[in-house]
Amino acid sequence: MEAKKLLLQANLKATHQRQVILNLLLACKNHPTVENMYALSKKEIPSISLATVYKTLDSFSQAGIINKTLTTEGIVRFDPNLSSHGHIYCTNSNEIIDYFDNELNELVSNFFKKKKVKNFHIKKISLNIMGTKIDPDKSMSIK
Amino acid sequence: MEAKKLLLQANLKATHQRQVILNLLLACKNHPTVENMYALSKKEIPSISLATVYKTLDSFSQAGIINKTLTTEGIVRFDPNLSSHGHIYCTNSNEIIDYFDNELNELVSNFFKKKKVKNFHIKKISLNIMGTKIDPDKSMSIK
DNA sequence: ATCACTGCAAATTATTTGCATCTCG
DNA sequence: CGAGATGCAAATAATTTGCAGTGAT
Repeated sequence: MEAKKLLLQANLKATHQRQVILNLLLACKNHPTVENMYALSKKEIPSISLATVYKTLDSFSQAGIINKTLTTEGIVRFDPNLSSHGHIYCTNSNEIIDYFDNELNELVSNFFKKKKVKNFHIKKISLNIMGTKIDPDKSMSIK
Repeated sequence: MEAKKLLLQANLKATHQRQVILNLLLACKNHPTVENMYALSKKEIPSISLATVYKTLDSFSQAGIINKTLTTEGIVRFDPNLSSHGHIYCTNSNEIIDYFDNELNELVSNFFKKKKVKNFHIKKISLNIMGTKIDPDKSMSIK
């Protein structure tokens, strides 16, 4: 039970609903919304309430187990991928894919080592690439 | 009347409320919320309705006159600065300042010239730096 | 004159909260 | 056992919509 361990490490009570939600999140390869997670978890726990899903996702992102992101359209989504990465949004289809490139990470973090932001402690840098798909039926991808 | 010209260029009818809102936006050095703009415009047009402000800001961002941004907390804000720039968010105070650096822009755009994103047409790249202020009474700034 | 824009109020949607009950540790 | 989590329903917040009247081109 991977999820249980993660929860305890984060000082969260490992309730059934939390374990189910976390397992679903870890299996997710996309960036689910609250409603997505509600629908998914309802399959396993039909009695789960939407408020619990809200509270749970919130406590997960508080604890740093997942990240909260927002699309340009203002839709709240959750990102189970914690490693430093960017996002590619298609502003037509609202698709999001993760973007990860070591070279870019180096580039940006080196840059900010030189250029200091004054009176500010940087916690996270995120790069968002917005645009549109050329062939709407295929998905976008990184070379 | 700078605003009027901009509106006509964007194929939007130059109504009084739109001109007032756009002028306020152009004078703004920060990233106002809908409510901010409602309060400001109400000073000049006491009868203006909140729905109009919503619709107006929406049509402006549709037309590309301003940009819609979102804080990590999900607050919708508008950014009258259209040139390519990033944002520095303080996750405690919800302050946002623009971040612009030519060197960084070069760095990132060169990077994406090499690394192609397949089946995707990039429209905008935005870099968001999240963190906290060290001295909460002062503002953050870039060296 | 036409068609888009405005303002109002009502509707919708998203999210939060209070509280009684239950569960993990 | 006790702190903290859950589920429900109700509350709040944010945004949108329909529509009649108004105004810009």
